[in-house]
Amino acid sequence: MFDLQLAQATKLVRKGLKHLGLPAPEEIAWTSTPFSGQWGFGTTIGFQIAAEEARSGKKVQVPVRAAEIADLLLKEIGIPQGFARAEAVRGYLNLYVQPTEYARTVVDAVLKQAEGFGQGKAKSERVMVEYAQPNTHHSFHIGHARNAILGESLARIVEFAGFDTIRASYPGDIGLGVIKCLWAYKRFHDGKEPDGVHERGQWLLSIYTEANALLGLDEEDEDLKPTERPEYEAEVREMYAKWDAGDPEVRQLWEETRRWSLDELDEILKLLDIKIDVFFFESEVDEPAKAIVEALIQRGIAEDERPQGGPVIIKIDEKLGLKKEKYRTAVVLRSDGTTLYLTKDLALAKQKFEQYQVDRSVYVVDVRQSFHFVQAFKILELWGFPQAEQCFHLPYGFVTLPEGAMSARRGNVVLFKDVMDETFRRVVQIITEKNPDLPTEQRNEAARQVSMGALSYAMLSIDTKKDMVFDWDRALDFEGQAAPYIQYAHVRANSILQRAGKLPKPLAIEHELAPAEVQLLDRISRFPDEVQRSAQEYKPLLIANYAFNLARDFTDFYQHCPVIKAEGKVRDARLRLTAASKQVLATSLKLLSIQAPEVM
RNA sequence: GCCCCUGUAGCUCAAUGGAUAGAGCGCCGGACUUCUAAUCCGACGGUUGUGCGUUCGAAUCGCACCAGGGGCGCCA
Repeated sequence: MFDLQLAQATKLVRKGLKHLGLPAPEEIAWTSTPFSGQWGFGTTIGFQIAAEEARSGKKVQVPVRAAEIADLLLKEIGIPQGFARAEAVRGYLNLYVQPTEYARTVVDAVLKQAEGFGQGKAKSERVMVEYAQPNTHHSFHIGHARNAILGESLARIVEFAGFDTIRASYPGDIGLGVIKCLWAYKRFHDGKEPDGVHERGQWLLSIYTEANALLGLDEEDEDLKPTERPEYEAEVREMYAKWDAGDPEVRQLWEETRRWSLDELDEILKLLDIKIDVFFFESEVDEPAKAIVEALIQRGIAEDERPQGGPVIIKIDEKLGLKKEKYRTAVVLRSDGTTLYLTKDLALAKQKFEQYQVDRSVYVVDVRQSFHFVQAFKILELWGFPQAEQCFHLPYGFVTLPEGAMSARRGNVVLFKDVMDETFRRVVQIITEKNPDLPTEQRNEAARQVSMGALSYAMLSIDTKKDMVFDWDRALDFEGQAAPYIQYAHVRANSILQRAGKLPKPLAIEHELAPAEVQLLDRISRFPDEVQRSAQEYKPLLIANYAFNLARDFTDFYQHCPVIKAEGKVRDARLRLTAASKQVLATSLKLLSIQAPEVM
C-alpha cells in the first residue's frame, strides 16, 4: 500500500548517496520494521555499501561503517515526503509513517474497495490448477480432502492475485483398481444398489476392499491368497480385456458405477464449495496418449523397443547429455501397447497448453509422485513446450492415521464425510452451550461454517511438504490457532457494527492511536502484498498465517480499545476500523475457502 | 547405490539472508456487573539434528555427516 511513498523515498536515497559520493546498490529494498506498535519500513543499504567497501579493499569494520553511512544518509535526506519520522539505528535506515494520516488512507481504501481490497491487477498469464483428482470406485477420504482444500485455496489465491484461473479436476476412472471393483460387484453383488449418494460411493469402496482381500493385496502376500485366487485373477483380466474392447455389458456396468462415484464427488465438492471448470477423465486421455507416443518416436525422443519385445522408453539423461543419472529412463508405453500414467499426463499437458492456452500449469498432487512430475516436465521440455518451465508440481505430504498409513485397498480409511459429520455434531453442541439463544436455523448454519472452516484451516495451516497425522482429538480442537478463532473475531466485529447501527462517513482521524490500533492498521495494509506473495509462491499457508495474525491483532484492539463506548470522532474512527477489519478478515478467510459467519 | 523431502520450545507448527527465533497446545497462576470468556493477561519453556564453510549478518545459502520419511523402465 505504500509503494508510492517508498518509491519516492528510494529516489531520495539514491540522490543522497550520489551527493555523498557513495555507490548505490542496484536494488534498494524496504521491509516492515519488526517493532510492534510502530508503523514503518527499513532498509539495509548501509550494510550493503559498507560490505562493498570492505570487499574493494578499504579497511572498514562493516557494522560500524554501516551505522555511519545510515547516519550520514539520514542527515542528507531528512524525512522523505509521506513519512513522519526517520531514524538511523545500527546501520538500518528506518522511515515511519504518520499513523493518523495513513490510518484514514488504509481504512477508506478497504471500505471503498470492499471485497476487492487486496485484489491484484489483472495479469496476462493464465494459470490452470489441477486438483481434486480422486479415483472413482473409491470414496473420498481425508487425504483427498487435503488435496481438494489445498487446491481450491490456491486457485482462489492466484485468481484474486490477478491471474486468469482455470480449475481442473482429473479423476482416475479406469485402471486395474476400477476393474477389480467391477469384478467383485458383478461376481458377488450383481444388481444391488444402496440408496443415497454417499452410501453408494462408500459401498463401492467396501467392494473394492473386498476385491483386494480376495485377490491378495500384493504379489508377496501369499498368506492371504484364497484357493480360488488364480480363477479370480483370470476373471479380472478377462474383464479388463472386455472393457478395453468396448464390451457393452462391462461398459454399461462401468458407466453406472462410475456415475455413482462421480455423483458422490459432486456432492463433496458442493460441500467444499468447489466449482471445477474442466473435468479431464483418465479414460478420455487414453487414446490421445497413444498418439503422443508415436509423435515422440517420430521426433527421436522416444525409443521403440517393441520389436525386441520391450516397451517404448525415453532415456531422458541420455537425451540431455547427462553423465550421471538424474532423470533416468521413463517408460511411456507398455510392451503390450497400453498407456501408462505418465503417457496420459503428457497427453493432458499438451491439451492444457494447446486447447486451454495455459501459461502456468500447477499440479496439486501427493508428494510421492514428485519424480513422476520431474520426468514429465523434462519430457515436455525435450518435446519443445516452453510452458514446461512454468509447470509446477505442488506436492503435499501424506495424511496418515495415528496407527499408520491409510489404505483404500485395505479398507482402513477415514472418510471425509464421516469427519465432517462428526465435526458438525461437535460444533452444534459447542454453539448450543456458548450461545443458547441462537435460533436453530442460524445455529446450524453457523455450525456448518465453523466445522468446515476448522477442517480446512487444519489442512492449510501446515506447510504442504509436511506429512499430517490425522488425529480426531486435534481435528476437533477448536481453540487457539484455528479457524474458529478467526471466525470469532469476525463475529465480534460484526456484533459491534450491528449494535452501532449505521457506519459513519469517511472522516479525518484525530485521536492519538493506541498501539493496538497501529498494529491492526499496519497488518491490514500488508494484505495486498501478502496475496501476491502467496500466489507467486503457491503457498496458501501464508494467507492462513496472515488471517490468524489479523484476527489476533483485531482481538487485541477489541480488548484494549472501546468502540461503541468511545465518543464522537474516536467512536466513528474505530467503527470504521472495525468495519475494515471485518472486511479483510472475511476476504482472507474466503481465500482459504472458509466462510465468515455473522454470528456463532 | 542414486535422487527428493523433513529435522526449530515437552507436543503440533510458524518465521522475505536482517534488528530480541515466534504462535498454539500442554503445565502453573490470574481476569467474566464490560462491544459475547470459542477470549484475554502473566509465568515456564531454545546450542534451530551435528560439524565445517560462504556472508557485514544464517533456522534460512553450500558441503559433509546423523536420524526419520518418500521415490528410482513397463502401478497410479
